[in-house]
Amino acid sequence: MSSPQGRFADAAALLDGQVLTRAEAHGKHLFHTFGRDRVVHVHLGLYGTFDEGELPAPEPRGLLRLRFEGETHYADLRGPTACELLTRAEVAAIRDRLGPDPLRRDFDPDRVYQRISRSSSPLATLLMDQKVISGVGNVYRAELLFRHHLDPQTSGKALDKGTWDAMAADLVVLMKDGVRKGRIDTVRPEDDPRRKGRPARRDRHGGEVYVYRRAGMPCHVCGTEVRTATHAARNLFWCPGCQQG
DNA sequence: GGCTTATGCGCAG
DNA sequence: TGCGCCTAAGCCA
Repeated sequence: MSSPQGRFADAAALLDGQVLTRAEAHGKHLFHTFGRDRVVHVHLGLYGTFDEGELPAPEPRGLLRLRFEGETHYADLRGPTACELLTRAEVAAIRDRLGPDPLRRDFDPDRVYQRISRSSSPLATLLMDQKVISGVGNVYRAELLFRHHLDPQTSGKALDKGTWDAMAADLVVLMKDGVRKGRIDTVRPEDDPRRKGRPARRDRHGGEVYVYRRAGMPCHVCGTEVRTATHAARNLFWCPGCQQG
């Protein structure tokens, strides 16, 4: 580990040359343990990225916040919202306020359902609330609601347990697939537009999706124009034809 | 080169 | 509810 700069420089002297002993993710929060118990908390936010490559690593250029070096490869962190050295108590405080994470072995869909079913907030809000469930972002929110035919404005209270169980299982599969492939694909093979002679949509989010960022384009399933609206300061996308549940 | 946009989220008011 | 953080890519001129 080397090279924190700017407002992330505080931890540099304590960490430079230390060995990474553990790396863990809870939702969108990353925890890197160095040595016995020095934990660096990283949150990528909107812009953060890790750029990986084979050694030798290039000379640090621009605002490089953190560099990991292994035997053969390096990873450079740029643009994170958070990159800070935390105490155990601070790490615990962050994790205590995070809901279950579908990518973790301890994922507990029933705990998520308890919160959803008590709330009159729309599902679009609840799925983005990291206290309710962690790790689901704007893409998975839009795509999950589509795949389960749910109007994003549906109240949490109106969601039945059976539907949630199917959604939770679906999330686990979709998110694990996303980790494996490094991109988000949510379109079932039978709905794939390439099979129907329409051009596939692929952008730097990588994958094939039903509604995310497809406003004004025809739904892959019913042809209705995909709609968009600003919901709690984030872009929400849905198909009014397919999502009436 | 400038402008717009974006997978998130904490904070002020 | 709106702003600020902070970076890269895509688009336009």
